[in-house]
Amino acid sequence: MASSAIEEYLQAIYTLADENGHVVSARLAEFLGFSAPAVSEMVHRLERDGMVTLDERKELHLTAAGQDAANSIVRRHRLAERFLVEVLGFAWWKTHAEAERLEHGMSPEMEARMIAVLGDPQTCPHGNPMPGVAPVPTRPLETLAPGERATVLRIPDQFEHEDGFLEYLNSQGVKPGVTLALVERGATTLRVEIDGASRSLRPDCGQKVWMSR
Amino acid sequence: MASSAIEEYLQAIYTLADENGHVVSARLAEFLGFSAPAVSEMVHRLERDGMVTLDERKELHLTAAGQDAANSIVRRHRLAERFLVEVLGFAWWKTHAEAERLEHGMSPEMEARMIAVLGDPQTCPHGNPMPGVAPVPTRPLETLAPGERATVLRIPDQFEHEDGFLEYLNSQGVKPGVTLALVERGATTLRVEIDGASRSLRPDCGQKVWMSR
DNA sequence: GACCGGTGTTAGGTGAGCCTAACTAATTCC
DNA sequence: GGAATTAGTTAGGCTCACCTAACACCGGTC
Repeated sequence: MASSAIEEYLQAIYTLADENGHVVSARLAEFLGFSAPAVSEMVHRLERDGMVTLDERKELHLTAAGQDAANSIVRRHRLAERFLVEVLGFAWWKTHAEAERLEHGMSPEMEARMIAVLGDPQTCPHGNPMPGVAPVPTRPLETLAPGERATVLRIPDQFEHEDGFLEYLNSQGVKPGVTLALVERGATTLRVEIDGASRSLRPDCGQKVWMSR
Repeated sequence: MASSAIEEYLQAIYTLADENGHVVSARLAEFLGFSAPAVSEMVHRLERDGMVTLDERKELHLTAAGQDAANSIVRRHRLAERFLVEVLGFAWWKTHAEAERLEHGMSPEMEARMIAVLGDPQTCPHGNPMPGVAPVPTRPLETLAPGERATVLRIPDQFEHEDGFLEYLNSQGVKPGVTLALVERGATTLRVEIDGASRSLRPDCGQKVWMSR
């Protein structure tokens, strides 16, 4: 039985590895908002418990057991989010914190029953695939050519984590399933057209919103 | 924000007070399975934080704030149980441990949405009323006259807590909503008749299963 | 009046999981 | 090649929530 804290670390390692390739303690500390020594200590506990290994460059790698545990917690998180939206009617951008707390209390039986009730969903409400499911091909919004149209498919977990980011996207009409066109991409501005209306987005959205290709 | 541990204590105080009237630290220690010093320490923390008061006989009483917090956690527990049975299809006797973990992660918004989706349920699947709801009149099974029929209405939370008890009841065909007749009540035996079949129950069921009156 | 069961507290200890301050070690930058 | 940046660790400390052992008290009862 992994503690909530351990599950939180494994989830973070999964998320960072998923989008950045390699994971190092400093990124983990940044992502989780903990001090470097706290993370260092926990990483060594995880290593002692056979969940991760450290290579000569101090990069973290999940062991088979670690990967299983990480898959499990990430799956529970995404199922919980899906459940919150589809069964309880939560707004799509409001589920992260709630799911973050629920996921730790879900037994394997509950997980199995949720999968059945939700019809074996392949992604969370933000488009992130369940562990083991091949992601659909995507590209960052900023790689669209001016005038090109595409559909919002995914906002990676990593950015979901940023306070208020999903709510901001929602306020600008950007959410999974919406089709938009890139109008103009400057250094400080990102203009898109959604449903015939022109919208200005924060420039960081260029990397953080992933589109159909 | 009360910690899980604090919520667990408040829930236990609520449960014991509900069925026994007064609560003293020793009962709490017994119920929770913690040592007396651990409970003593936590009770003083709860007192310091304004959740309980201790009278001259060292009996525990919830303050207004404590009662609110206890009502909240008990309501979340019973809602979670109801949800597990009605939405996810869990067996009625299998929900306690799962709900015990889920309840701590439920926000007020989630609580409100669950109430709406479940149609404002008045009791948990074991017949215990939501906090604030007047309980329907009941009497212990052992108070039935031989030959008298009644319906199983409630198995108090206190006994739900005993490992395997609900599963045992289920295996004997005893569950909320079932109508049975008392056949014979001896010192070591308790015979009932359910659906025309005669069943022998453990004698402690006489106090632990509450019937319609 | 001495004993005894039940109750509560004191004292001291543990592990998990966080912190800051201060250090080392390796890279990168000019 | 020296300085700055980045990464990691050591040392020491904290709170929470548990533990055992030992002691204090209080209400009976013989």
